[in-house]
Amino acid sequence: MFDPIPSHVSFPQMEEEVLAFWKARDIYGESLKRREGGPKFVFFEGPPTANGMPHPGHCLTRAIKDLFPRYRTMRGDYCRRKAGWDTHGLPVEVEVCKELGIHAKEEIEAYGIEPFIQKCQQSVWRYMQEWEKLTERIGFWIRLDEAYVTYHQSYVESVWWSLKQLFDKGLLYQGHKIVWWWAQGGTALSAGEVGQGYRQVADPSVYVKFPIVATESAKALGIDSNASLLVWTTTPWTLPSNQFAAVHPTLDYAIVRDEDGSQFVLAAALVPSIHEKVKRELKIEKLIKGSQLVGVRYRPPFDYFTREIRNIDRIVFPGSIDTKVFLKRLQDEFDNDGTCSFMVEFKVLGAEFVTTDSGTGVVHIAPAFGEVDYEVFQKQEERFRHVMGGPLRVRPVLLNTVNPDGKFNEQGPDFCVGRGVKDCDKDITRNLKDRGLLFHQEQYIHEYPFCWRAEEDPLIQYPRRSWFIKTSQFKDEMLANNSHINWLPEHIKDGRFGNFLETNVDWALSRERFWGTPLPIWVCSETGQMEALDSYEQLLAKPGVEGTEVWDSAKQQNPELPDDLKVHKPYIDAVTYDSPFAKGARMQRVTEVIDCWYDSGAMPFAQWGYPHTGRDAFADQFPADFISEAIDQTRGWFYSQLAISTLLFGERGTCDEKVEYPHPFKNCIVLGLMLGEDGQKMSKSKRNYREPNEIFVKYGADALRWYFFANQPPWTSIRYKEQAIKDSIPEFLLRLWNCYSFFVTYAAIDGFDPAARIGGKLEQLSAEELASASGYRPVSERPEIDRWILSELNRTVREVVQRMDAYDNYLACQKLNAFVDALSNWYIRRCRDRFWSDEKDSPDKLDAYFTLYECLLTTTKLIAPFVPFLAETLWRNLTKPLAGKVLESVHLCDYPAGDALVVDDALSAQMALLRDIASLGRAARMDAKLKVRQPLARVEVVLSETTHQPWLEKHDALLKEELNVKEVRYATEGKEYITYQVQPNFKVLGPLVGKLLPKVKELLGKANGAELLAQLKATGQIGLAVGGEQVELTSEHVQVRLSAKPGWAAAQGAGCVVVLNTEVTPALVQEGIARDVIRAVQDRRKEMQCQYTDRIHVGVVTETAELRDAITANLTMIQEATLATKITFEALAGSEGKEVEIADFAAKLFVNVE
RNA sequence: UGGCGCGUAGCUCAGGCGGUAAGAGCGGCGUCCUUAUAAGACGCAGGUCGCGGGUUCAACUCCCGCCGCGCCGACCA
Repeated sequence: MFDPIPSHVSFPQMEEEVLAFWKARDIYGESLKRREGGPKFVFFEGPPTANGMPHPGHCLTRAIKDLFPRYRTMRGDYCRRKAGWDTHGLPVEVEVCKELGIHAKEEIEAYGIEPFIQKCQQSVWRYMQEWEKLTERIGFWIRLDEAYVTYHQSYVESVWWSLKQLFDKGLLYQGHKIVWWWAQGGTALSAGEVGQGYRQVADPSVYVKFPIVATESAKALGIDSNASLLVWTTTPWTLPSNQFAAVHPTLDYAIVRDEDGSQFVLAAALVPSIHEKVKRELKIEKLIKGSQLVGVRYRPPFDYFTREIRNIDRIVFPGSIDTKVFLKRLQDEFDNDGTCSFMVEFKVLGAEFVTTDSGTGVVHIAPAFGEVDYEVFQKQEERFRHVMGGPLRVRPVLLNTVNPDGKFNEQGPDFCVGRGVKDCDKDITRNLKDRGLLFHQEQYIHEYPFCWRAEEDPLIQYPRRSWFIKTSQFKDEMLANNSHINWLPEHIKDGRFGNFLETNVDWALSRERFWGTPLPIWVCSETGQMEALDSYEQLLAKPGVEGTEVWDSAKQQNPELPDDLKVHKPYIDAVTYDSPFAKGARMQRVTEVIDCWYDSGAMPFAQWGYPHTGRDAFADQFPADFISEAIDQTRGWFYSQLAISTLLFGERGTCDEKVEYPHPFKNCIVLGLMLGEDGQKMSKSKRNYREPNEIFVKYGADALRWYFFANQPPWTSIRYKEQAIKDSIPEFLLRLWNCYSFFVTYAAIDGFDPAARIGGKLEQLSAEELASASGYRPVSERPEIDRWILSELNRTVREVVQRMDAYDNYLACQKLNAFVDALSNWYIRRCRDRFWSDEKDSPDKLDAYFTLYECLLTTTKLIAPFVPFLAETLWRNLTKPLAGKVLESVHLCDYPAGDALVVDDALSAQMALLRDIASLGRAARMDAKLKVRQPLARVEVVLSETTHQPWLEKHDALLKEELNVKEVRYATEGKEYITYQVQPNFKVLGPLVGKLLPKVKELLGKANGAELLAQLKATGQIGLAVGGEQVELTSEHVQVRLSAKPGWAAAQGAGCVVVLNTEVTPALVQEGIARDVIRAVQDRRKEMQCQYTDRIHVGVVTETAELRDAITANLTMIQEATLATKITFEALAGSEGKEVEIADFAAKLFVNVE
């Protein structure tokens, strides 16, 4: 038989037992084995970094990542789940630096790269155990023992392979990137670090004249020979590196005359504010569009850079020479090896980013020191490439007067050379003033980033050479690919993610760091020519390989070193080989490692070591059907995967394998951000959240999972509140548990034993299998309430499957919740006496058992993906009598499919109405202050819509019991206590009568509702004269609203009114008292912890004859309800009497167990 | 400063192709019910559906503007 249910259930303890069972029987492995050969469902694990403690946000991702694979597996799919760990990158290095108490790059180099990366490798696994524990404890089934690891050799080589594909196709190239540079520390900082260092400072704000070159076209615009562009900047130190001036093409610009006769060009909208600043008359002479200024040339404020370039005048100011001629002449000038460099001329460009919020509307562009500026420069590069019509043989030189140490170089102004840039601001300003180029100067207060470690060091934007992937060339493919992905929520597709793709720039891949996948590019020491390699083996096979001994000796010294390290810095850097490009030259690896986001984005193939190994696995497991991460991964893993996949496997991809869109994933749930108790970001220092472990110990993983799944759509930001997690226990888990407990308790009492009744072939105790049981009657032959709950069950199955197929766990949970509520609060409550009845094997009782049993079994399967622990516990015990014959775990079962034939929509509607009436009846009683215990003679029910009335009339018994009344009467005419209000059916009538609607409403409201209804009933329509028009309304055009007239104990609902007959006869009063006696005795039984089957003797000692009479009059009823074999009015020996109050009468109650 | 999202009850959040009594859960208060229930039922209080404008017979819902919050970015030339 079933195990008895403990009076108090501890979910955490129960879960531990389930975990032990899963482990002992390898249920996860078994669940996979059962689905081998089934349809594939591919899941990708976005690799977490295990070098920090897991927090509640990780619980959510891990829970949702478990839910859908579990569900699909039960639905019959074969879903491999390979774990993975992200192990490279700055976070790891920073952790190790913290541990070593160092910070700067040189310090790492001083410490030694070799010991440093060894530490990195070890640090990666520091919290591994915590992660694995969490993963297991929350019930996330994933193959941890088969996890891919991004630093493993096979993984690294797979990444190398992909990079080689890109390199060989020219998609991986070297270029410049503007980074936030800590000059004193000689390193770039990450965005996170930069964000920490913002401080408010006062910087100089200078308005500088850029004299315009008097060309013909400038004259044509009305610009004098002594005119200047008026340019604003807050970083005077960047002026020596000025290369362009930018204007907005569609803005109005003014040519103004200053009081001293000089002429300026600035944005028309800013003339007043400049006038305010200088208090001089600026007379607008002409308005032109920004686009007209494009191409105008100017003299830069400093020209020290020109020293390096010969004949600068010809280049800088080529006059009206045709561009092609100009370029030809350039080539003549510089051509030696077929390439040449030259200066891009100082001229005005059009740019959309120019605004008139501040400054002058003419923007100083120093491409070396600003990202936007640099983009302008790159566009110029593109333009020249276009002009030349071939490969880039002529390239603009990037002007940079500053060295990486933050000091001016020889190209800078004399008085600045060798000095820190920020220190020179003042002198530069003075120099401009001396040369008459300063128009105005003031202070500007703004936020500026400083080094978060050396707070006195301002950061500067600085160009560094680095490696890029030409993702921007694949923008359209990426967008097309994206359009096929099913994003949840939908708006991610064209919103955040789509926008991000639209503004795609080339992926800055390389990092001048240590612990990462080494960039697999080797450079010829002689020619600078490069080649990419795709494996260590390929490297070793190169002619004249040297340097492998560095690794060998390290390994010899420390045999513990994982072999995977040999493909890392510094070992890999030591390996060189003969150059195929120049005799006697050597090939040496570039020094950079790559962005760790590339690692994770390569995971769809790299997890298998593809293509060196795992070709079949990759072919089988690509693309993914489902992935999920939080929204912060939009530009992270979501992007890196899509970009890499599109570049490699897309239509224009570098690989032979072409995959149809979308790839690499088809469905993606983007989770919201998890917030702390206070709605703020979770923060360890604020302690505004509970540790996951605490939650597991107190409430269990199921409580947490259900809270995640059932309380909100997963993409909303979730508040991680302890109370809310706790609440999911009574709200769902415990309610279901109580239903289950009820069943088991009574099954034990009645000896309902499925093992004794069911034979034949069994597996998962589906409805079909149950049907073979002795005493099992077809659903159609069972009482209506059984048919109803089974209808609800099968409807729930259908809806849950629909929702889950659409990745909508939230609604699925709501449906499950509603079903369990119906089971608990209506089915079991209404059926209790069927389970109590003495006729053990009566068909009715067996029907009840089989019905409830099926409901519980099916529900258990339905909830299994959501709350796998509770489901397993229920399943194990509900199938215990059949152990060995049925599947030992619910997670091996098929997900219920539901039986459409059992769904009875009409019955559902009818029962809903009945429950509604019962609810209204109770409300009416409340209103009239009549306890439910007090029987009443009659209720009257008036329905506005009578379709279901005949059905309801057949179900009086239910209502009578629920409302404790002797009679239920459905009134057809309720005029005494009801008023009828006829209203337009707005939705129907609106489109028909339009503007007349308010008048129709008014007329109907004024009229006598009952009469209108009578008219409608008699003639089928209501005629109204509205605004001179005759409108005929049929029953479809109106809706009837009922309301109880005052003075009646009544309650009104949507479609009905329930009226109580409040007259209480002496017999009813006596029965009410008797019911109270029962309640008192039952209370006492519970206090005495009687068994449900214990027979008792009862003594009621009271001075009130009324009470005694009531008991005498209802003796049998009391005896039956309380299992009392004897009731007397005397004290009973052997027990203490208890003072009680029964229906306002004092009494002493004695109860003895027989 | 841009993009995206959000703003509905004390709290956490649903809902809506525009239709005229605005929903749930929790919390509070009150009443009732109980031989499954650390439960459950019923009720009460609590809402200018962020603000302003527009479209419409009808707007919480659609459109525009604004304000506030959050996230992701950018920028301070």
